[in-house]
Amino acid sequence: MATEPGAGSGSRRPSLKDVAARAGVSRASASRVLGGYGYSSQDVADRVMAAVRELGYEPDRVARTMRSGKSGVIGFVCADISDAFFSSAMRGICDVALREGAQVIVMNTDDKPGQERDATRVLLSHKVDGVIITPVSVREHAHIAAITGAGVPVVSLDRQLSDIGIDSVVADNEAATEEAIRRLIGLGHRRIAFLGSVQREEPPVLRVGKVRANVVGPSRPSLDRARGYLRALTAAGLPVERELIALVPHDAPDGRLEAVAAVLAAEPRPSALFTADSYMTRSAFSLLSERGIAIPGEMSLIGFDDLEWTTLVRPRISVVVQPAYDMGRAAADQLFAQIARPDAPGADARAGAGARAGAGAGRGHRTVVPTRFIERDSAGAAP
Amino acid sequence: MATEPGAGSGSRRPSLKDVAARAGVSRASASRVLGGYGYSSQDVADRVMAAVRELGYEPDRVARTMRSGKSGVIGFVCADISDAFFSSAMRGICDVALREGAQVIVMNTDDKPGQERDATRVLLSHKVDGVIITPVSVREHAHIAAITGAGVPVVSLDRQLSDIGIDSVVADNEAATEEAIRRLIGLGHRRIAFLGSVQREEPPVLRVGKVRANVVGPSRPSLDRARGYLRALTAAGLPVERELIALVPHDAPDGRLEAVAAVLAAEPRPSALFTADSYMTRSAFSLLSERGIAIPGEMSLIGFDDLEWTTLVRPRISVVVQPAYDMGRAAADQLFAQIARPDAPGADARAGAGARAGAGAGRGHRTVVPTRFIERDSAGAAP
DNA sequence: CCCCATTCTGAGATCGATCTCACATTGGAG
DNA sequence: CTCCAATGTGAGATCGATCTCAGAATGGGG
Repeated sequence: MATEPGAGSGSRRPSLKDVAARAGVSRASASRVLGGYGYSSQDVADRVMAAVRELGYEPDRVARTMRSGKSGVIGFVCADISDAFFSSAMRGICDVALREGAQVIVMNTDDKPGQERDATRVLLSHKVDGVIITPVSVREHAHIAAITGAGVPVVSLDRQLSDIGIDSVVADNEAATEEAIRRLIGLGHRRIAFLGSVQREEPPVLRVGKVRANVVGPSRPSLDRARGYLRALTAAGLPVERELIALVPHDAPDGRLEAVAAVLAAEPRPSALFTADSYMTRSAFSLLSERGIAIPGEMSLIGFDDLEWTTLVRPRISVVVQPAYDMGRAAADQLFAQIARPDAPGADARAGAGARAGAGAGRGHRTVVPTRFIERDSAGAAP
Repeated sequence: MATEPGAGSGSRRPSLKDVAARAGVSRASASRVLGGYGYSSQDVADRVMAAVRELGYEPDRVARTMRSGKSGVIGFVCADISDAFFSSAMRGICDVALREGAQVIVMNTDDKPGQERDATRVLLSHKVDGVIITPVSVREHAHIAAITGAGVPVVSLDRQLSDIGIDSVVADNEAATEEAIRRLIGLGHRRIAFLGSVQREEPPVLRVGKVRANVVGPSRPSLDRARGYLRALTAAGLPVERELIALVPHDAPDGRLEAVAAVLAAEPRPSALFTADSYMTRSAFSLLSERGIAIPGEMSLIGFDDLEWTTLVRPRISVVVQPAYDMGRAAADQLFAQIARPDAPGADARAGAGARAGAGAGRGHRTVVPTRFIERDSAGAAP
């Protein structure tokens, strides 16, 4: 029923003014009826509702944003939306946003600081109600501080920016990796290689003795996973061998196969590989099958991230699963929680904040999402 | 350099009024300097630019939208952004949007008509400059007509809505499938099965004799691929056997394995499988390897969509590649082309449109993106 | 019968950028 | 010296929803 818009009159979207005119009341009265505040007589209410139906009126969100300062839009800033992790997380974010009646603007950074800065600026000028971001850098976060500085809630996803008091949602990368390595050790492996990607800015990890000291502070998945690896080794009293650790820059994809080859060339050759992200898992599996190295007969393999192919290849790959969708949901939940209570953690009260110890959700609430280990066929007993 | 916003004053984002005040000129003058129109003296221009720098002023896009009616935002409505095809397409759309200085709002429909209708309404009320959509239904397109009716450009992606004069970007599904089937026939296969997904609303395909007559009209990838299959068979003079064709509803994922099993149970068993989408390819490969059926020794396989696992499994799967990223780009290019020239193909001049035959880009320009066949190891000679 | 509280209504301001229009200044040509 | 074009500037309107505030009805108690 009702009248589809665009049928009769002069094409323009009907505004509240049109509704008011048709109902024979003032804009204020129409607004009161629709907004459900103040007083309005039954008669006026009926006429307004009728006019709304007849005209197919729908409020203009832009004007509403203008007036209220709230847009009902949030931003998601990630490296690359076509990446499986981010697109799954995005879906989680969208689902929560839908529940909250909000929309999502996506921006890709390709892990370039400049793009990220631009993205935050644009989002701010769109008056977004909040931002979920996977920060390019844990060091340069001036742009991110600028967002909270503008009173806009921020949640960081996958990477952590704890030192500037920003909520974050991360997987328990360190514990998950530690557990995976412990399993390999339990299977009798003594020489276990670690293959991961790393951002250029990250310092070379290592320095075994001080591992525990480094646990606190800015966090990136790759570093945390490396820490878990080191922890497991040292806990088992195994030596950490430099030649069994390869961290290739994330933006040099062809370095990955070389890294795997280099690790395989170590003497004596390791008996197990842990690949700390999906790209590495793929490269490792690829090279191993190309060289005809039997899994898990000659080489065990455990990877991070549960991609669909890990169940299609033979042997099926044992992996640590990171619930990307749930992480997206969690981040969005946290963001909307912040939006709901505008007591602004870290906003303008920043200058003299030092003293307050924060009752419950102090500064920078950190949600750690549990991972799950899926045992399949790629990790076996050491020869 | 410059002053980071939020440092000194009372927290609010600086507006043009603040800039004007600081420069000691009127808002109109400041706007003229920034907008580069009208006259302004060098002195005023300098003072305004200085004020902009000092205040870290950035125009409010919401206010600009309000005034101009153009938001610099486009909408992307798809079934599920976590799907590899859509997230790749999304990336293409984002890249073009970035070039055009626009942003993208994403909405998921899960292929539910209601969600799609809501999504279009929300986007319209956000005053988006255009919409890229993968329509749920080729039959109910009232909402989509409502978008163009509001003067907002629309491009449909992957699925085609030619009858209401909307631009579309699709892969050459029919030709690509026909070629793939022809290859199988060339390898000596006579019994070739077709496995695809289908929307509930789609009529059962078939009716071999009338295939050519059905080519024109609303198009969905699965139907087009089925048509290509039929074409190839009939062109080669091969019979179309009902039991070798399985179309399972897209929303009944567990039906896929059953469908594969059913086709394998046909007597005599087919010697080749063509899987028309990535889900089917996965199910088929999965079942074949589970049953220990040798590929391509006992069964050849060609699939649609180039997922990363198709090169990791043995044998590597030969596939028809659909350039999702490029399709996203193409759709966005087309959308921005429409936005640039507001001569509105199919807008309000719809009532008496019949006569106009359209010079160049008439009504509903259809871009067909070529696919590519990647020959790998899963299709061999028939036994 | 008066007065005040309650209910109801509309004029107008607001958000921020942009644009029109009217009104200054100039300067140079006639 | 006059006049008009070219140049420069600011007041105010506009986009649409919302909210404040002043004021108009109405009704019941004193």
